[in-house]
Amino acid sequence: MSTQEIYEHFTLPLLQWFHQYGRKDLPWQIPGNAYAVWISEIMLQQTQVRTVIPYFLRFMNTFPTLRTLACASEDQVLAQWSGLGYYSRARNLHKTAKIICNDFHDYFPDDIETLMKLPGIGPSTAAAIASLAFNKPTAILDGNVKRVLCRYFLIAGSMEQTSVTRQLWQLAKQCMPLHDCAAYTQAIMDLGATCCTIKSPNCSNCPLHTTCLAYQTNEVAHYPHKKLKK
DNA sequence: ATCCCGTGTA
DNA sequence: TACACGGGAT
Repeated sequence: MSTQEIYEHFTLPLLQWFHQYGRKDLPWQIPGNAYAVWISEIMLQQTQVRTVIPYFLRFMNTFPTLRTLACASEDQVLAQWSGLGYYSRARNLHKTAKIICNDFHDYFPDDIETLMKLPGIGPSTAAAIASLAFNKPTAILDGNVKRVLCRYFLIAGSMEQTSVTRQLWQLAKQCMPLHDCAAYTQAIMDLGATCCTIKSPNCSNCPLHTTCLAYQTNEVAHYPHKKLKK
């Protein structure tokens, strides 16, 4: 499938679906606020949207800016994180806030390479911040995106195979448009979360079902392939 | 490429 | 109690 065809049949309908049905009112969807995007991405690594919302609001109420977070004590940060678990992530959050304040003069880095050098920010979170907060065409590949791409392009093989991961990364990059990057990233995640779900996917309401290879071949339930047992 | 981590669940 | 998950670090 050419890049042009992917745009026409995958990316564009997905964007249109998102503009009509997607969630655009989540508390961290504040245009240009990389700080809010970053905090939410770290929380969302481990916890569902519904649960994250109250923690996020409380956290932002206590630490409304990068600087307030950097100037807080670690105990204050941990207190606001209390209940979420994975406390090393809260410690990394605090370290990174200090680094950005001290070394970057309060300006949140907007390129993947710099973002990935910060504690607690890996390939996934770096790409999410660059696209969601800075509208850059950096593809993400989380669990939801993997499932959508595996089904749409009928990618066989189990998920831990590096060949599969490489294919998926390539497709993820091909699907990313040069405009509306933030909307696109949010759109593909929303589709995976609400439509292209693991159990009982809602194909009849999916904006991509007319060209989805798994749907066309009645194979949706069998994709992505299960991990092979050791 | 491989390992490690904290957490939820079968 | 072992494994799956979803990430990061090296």
